[in-house]
Amino acid sequence: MKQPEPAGAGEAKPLTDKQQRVLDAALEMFAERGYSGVATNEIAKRAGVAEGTIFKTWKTKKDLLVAVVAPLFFRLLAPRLLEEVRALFLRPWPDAESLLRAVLLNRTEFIREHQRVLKVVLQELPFHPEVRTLATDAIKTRLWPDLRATWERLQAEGKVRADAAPHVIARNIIGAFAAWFLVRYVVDPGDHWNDADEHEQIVRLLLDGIRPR
Amino acid sequence: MKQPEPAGAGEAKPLTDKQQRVLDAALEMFAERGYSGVATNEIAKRAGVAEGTIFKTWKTKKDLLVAVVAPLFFRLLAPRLLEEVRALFLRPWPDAESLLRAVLLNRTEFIREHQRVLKVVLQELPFHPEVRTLATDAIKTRLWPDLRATWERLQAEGKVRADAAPHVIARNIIGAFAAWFLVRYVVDPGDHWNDADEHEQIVRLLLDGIRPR
Amino acid sequence: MKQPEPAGAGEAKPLTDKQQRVLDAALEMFAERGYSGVATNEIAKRAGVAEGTIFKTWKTKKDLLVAVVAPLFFRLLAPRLLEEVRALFLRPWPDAESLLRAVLLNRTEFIREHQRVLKVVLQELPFHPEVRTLATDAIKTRLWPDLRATWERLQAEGKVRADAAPHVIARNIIGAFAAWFLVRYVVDPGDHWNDADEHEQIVRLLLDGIRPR
Amino acid sequence: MKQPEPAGAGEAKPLTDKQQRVLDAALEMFAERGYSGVATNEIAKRAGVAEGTIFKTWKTKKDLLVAVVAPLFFRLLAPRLLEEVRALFLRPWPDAESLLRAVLLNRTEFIREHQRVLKVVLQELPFHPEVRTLATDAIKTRLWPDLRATWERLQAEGKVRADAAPHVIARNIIGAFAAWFLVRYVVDPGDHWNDADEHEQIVRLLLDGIRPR
DNA sequence: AATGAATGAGTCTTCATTCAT
DNA sequence: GATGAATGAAGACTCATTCAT
Repeated sequence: MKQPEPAGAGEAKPLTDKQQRVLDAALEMFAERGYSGVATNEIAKRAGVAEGTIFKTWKTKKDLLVAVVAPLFFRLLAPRLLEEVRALFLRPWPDAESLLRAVLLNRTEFIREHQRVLKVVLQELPFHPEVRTLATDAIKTRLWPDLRATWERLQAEGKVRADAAPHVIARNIIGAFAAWFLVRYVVDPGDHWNDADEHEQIVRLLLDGIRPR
Repeated sequence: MKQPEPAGAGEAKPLTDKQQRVLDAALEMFAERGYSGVATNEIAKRAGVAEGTIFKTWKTKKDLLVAVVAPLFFRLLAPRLLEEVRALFLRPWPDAESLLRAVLLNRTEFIREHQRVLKVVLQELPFHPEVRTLATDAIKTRLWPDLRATWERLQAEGKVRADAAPHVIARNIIGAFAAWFLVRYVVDPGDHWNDADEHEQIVRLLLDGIRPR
Repeated sequence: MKQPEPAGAGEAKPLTDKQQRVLDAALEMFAERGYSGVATNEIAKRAGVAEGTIFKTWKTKKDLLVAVVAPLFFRLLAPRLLEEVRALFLRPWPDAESLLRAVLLNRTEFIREHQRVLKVVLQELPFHPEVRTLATDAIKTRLWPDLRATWERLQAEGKVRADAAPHVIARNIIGAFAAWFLVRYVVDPGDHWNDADEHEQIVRLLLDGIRPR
Repeated sequence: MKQPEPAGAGEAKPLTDKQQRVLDAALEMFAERGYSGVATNEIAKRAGVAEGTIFKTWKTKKDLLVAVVAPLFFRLLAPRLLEEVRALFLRPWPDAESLLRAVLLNRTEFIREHQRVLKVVLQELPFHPEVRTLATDAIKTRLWPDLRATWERLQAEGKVRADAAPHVIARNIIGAFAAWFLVRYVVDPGDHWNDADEHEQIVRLLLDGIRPR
């Protein structure tokens, strides 16, 4: 329990106070102005640290980016979190509706917590193979297998229709969720949303489709 | 009908050969490496033009970005295209299914054609107010009103369910489509996809939902 | 009488309308922003001429500067003007006072007329040997001999003190005049000056000194 | 008394060796070729410093110009110097003659010391409001009040004529001095001058005028 | 003669990275 | 470990000059 980041990655030593401040500053600034829009000396200034100090810990600016972004994936893959998600799926939901709603809530919280890292990841994904690798690895080897397994089980139990490929179902759901999050937190992040109502409608539409019954 | 770009914007003069080559080079390179990852002298070299020539036409590099990106929106708003989309919606579809499938096809083509501009727009959106303005203007004042109107008509005709807000329906559909395009053209752009089959499933799920009937 | 600038320099052909407009534009802009603060394309635009046109007449930008500045010296040396000045000096002035006052008036007019060229000359003198040569030549070979001769005559006639070197007398007078012109036309060019009164005082001080009699 | 530059301006830290070398190089080159005739990389090379180093201390090239030029005015206004000048004026001179001669000597030394800065200031004055402000401020708020007061006192004591406005007297004197300095140090800076004799004549002419008594 | 598109060397400035202290 | 002065390569942009039309 001495290490804040329990196992998971090769990151051995806990971060010093200064290092943490650098990461915080970098995250905030990258999120606001993009990786290449921020100069290292600005990060240093905001972190209250000498510019050289940054390069003592991270050899290059890109290393810093990776360090800023990696925790998202470590946390994504952290046993505890995976367990949590798995538990979510494994609970004997009475129907798919409750499940979907629970996942939506769960992700909402996750996104609200990691909003800035997510922004940075999405923005820098196209230009940094290192980041891309982190992301695809995390998705392919950890999330997707679980997701797929869960889905197939639900289909077997007759709780979701069996005449559709899991990847299409997953994609539609993720697409709908993502569209909502994008609108909610990026395009129009005001306070005027009735989140519960939106969730309700999103889930109902996903379940029953847009065709009138 | 003498000018290739029929009215539309205040841009009066047609582009010279060199200007066109600069735009092409810039588009290609911005798409690959991002706006700030490309130096103007590289663009010049790729376009077979002196660096100074670029700045004769566009005062700054950012002006060049806008020039690269703007045609997408001009074309998006070009009367012909708007007409086409409107016609698509206004045709007396027997059901929503055929409509959705037609729109999906139509957008697929649009995306395949403008793949690179779209990539640039999405990538640079967060950092360039000018680009953001272009995009939000195009969407808010042109696309959304039509979309909303169409949708409300469909609801009135009993062709889609009336107990869901148009914006949620639209968002779910767009989300599903976008997720598909992203996977299809960015994440895994191989040739191994059966596009028709994917379309079929996407549309069916949107229409009928994932709950078994 | 066909040539506006009669003899004097190697300049054979009269200027075309466009050439004159270029010279005018260049003079005005050089005076305002300095030689190196003005781009040739700005001169061209102001003159309503294509940039290339300038270089048809003057091989380089510096040639243009010389062309802008040279007329001052041609005019300075133009027989007519020299005659005028010489006449000024040769007239049988009752005393030095009237002479000084006449010269001051005469120079005032000259400066007001050629204000901008003078400004350009003074500003660019230090950096352009060509301009410096023009100036020193004009002064050494034309003005100074006359000035000196006149002065020595005045001394011989007992109209100015003989126990001072002509060059010191000339320098003091020119210094006082120049200081006045500088303040009057550059430092504080307002309309609140009583020119006649200033002239009166300047001349009296030059003549009688600052020591009370 | 630990800092070589005793208070005076907001400039707190003393200059490092490299900064001083940059200032020296810049001063020398600006004086020779003018502000806009010198490239920053040349200054860097001459100072034996990387080009970037310059911009660490001075944000822009113009800032460097101001830094080069400002010390003149700080020194001009430095308490010690002001005191010195004031003392010069306040000493109970037997007559105005001795005073004028002393001032002339004093200024000669000042000019010989600061020759290059003075040149730069005069050359760049017309084009850089920042420099102009420095100069006019220094003159208006510090030098002129003292000068005027002194002069009026001398008039009251009957040591200089009272029937001439102080500003005209001052202007004539300054003009005569300036003309001399210009000829002596700029136009014809040789060693063949008999400075003492020139001073003698300048002062006598100023005092007694050019009219024979 | 006149044009103005095109050039490319040159300019100021930024910034990730290094290293002596 | 930490510092921050120093670096120099690279970047966006300017501008006098040329040349095909």
